[in-house]
Amino acid sequence: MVSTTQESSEPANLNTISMLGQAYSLLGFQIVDGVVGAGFPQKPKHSAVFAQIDPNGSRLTELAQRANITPQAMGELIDELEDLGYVTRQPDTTDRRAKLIVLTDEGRAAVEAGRQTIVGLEERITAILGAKGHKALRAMLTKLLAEAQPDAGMQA
Amino acid sequence: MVSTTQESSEPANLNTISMLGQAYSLLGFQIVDGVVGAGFPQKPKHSAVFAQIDPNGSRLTELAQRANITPQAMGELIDELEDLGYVTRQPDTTDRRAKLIVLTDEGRAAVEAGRQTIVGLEERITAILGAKGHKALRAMLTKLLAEAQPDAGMQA
DNA sequence: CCTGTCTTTCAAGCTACCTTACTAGCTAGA
DNA sequence: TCTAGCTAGTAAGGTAGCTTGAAAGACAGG
Repeated sequence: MVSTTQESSEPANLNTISMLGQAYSLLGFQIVDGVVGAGFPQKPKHSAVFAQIDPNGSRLTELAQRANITPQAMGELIDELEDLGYVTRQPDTTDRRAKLIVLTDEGRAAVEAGRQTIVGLEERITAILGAKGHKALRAMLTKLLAEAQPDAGMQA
Repeated sequence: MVSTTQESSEPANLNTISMLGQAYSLLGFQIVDGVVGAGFPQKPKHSAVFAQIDPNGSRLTELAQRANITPQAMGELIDELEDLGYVTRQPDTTDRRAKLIVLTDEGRAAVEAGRQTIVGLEERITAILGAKGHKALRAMLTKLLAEAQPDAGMQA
């Protein structure tokens, strides 16, 4: 994208878009750090799986579609998560071609740790901006996401 | 990081951090699209150079440090930008080990196109959120960037 | 002038994707 | 019903974008 490296700590008076990127980068890394710090080693990209996986199990292609990557790439992610003991591949009884990717107990614990970390960070945002400020931020972001789509009539 | 793919358009009621990421992704791609659309082909990562380069020329190592990548990686970026005609390598008269990376006229035009695109997007944000809203958003992001650093006393 | 440090480049390797190609299993139409 | 075509997953190989390691040329201090 447009840089947004992790370090550098000087907020500098940048444009709004850079600031959004820096804020995301700053907080996003803290999610992974939090989960890893809680004793669940993983790579940042693994969160794409954890965020999408259904409690009852999901198919690989389904996860790939939701994460917007190819089934092959998702297959490798799943291989890694299987090695880490977070998921298993089980036969899908309704379709013998397919396998269900299901969370192990350890996997569920990792997801829960992620959820807790995010909750903690959200509370931190509230502490910094105030409850009203945080709510206003979310409202503005929602509005931006809805109305700043490239096809919604903008030209450079 | 934590996913944030470009497509998917459904805002869904996500956590604030995901929303920040999606907003950044949404707008960040529009910067590159705008510049490319203005007739200046480039890749997203090239903006890291354009954003950092000094009008009087910068050294490769200097650019690498600012972009937080290795000099080798920056060297490849510069190779590409040189092929595209946006920069040239000139000998640094004050240190014969070094070379100055300087913008060509085309490079300066590309930087200007980038600046214009960003200005346009900022205006669009203002149109969506209102001048007061946009200002409030920037203030909140500034506050977050200053106070949400990982070392500033937070634990998951 | 010799040693150590800097600037840049070459080489090799890694990661996270991709495309292409395949097998096994499902499904629908003649 | 059987066969043509689609889908789920896997395998092999390629590419982009970085990394570390090592080297050559250039500077600076003792």
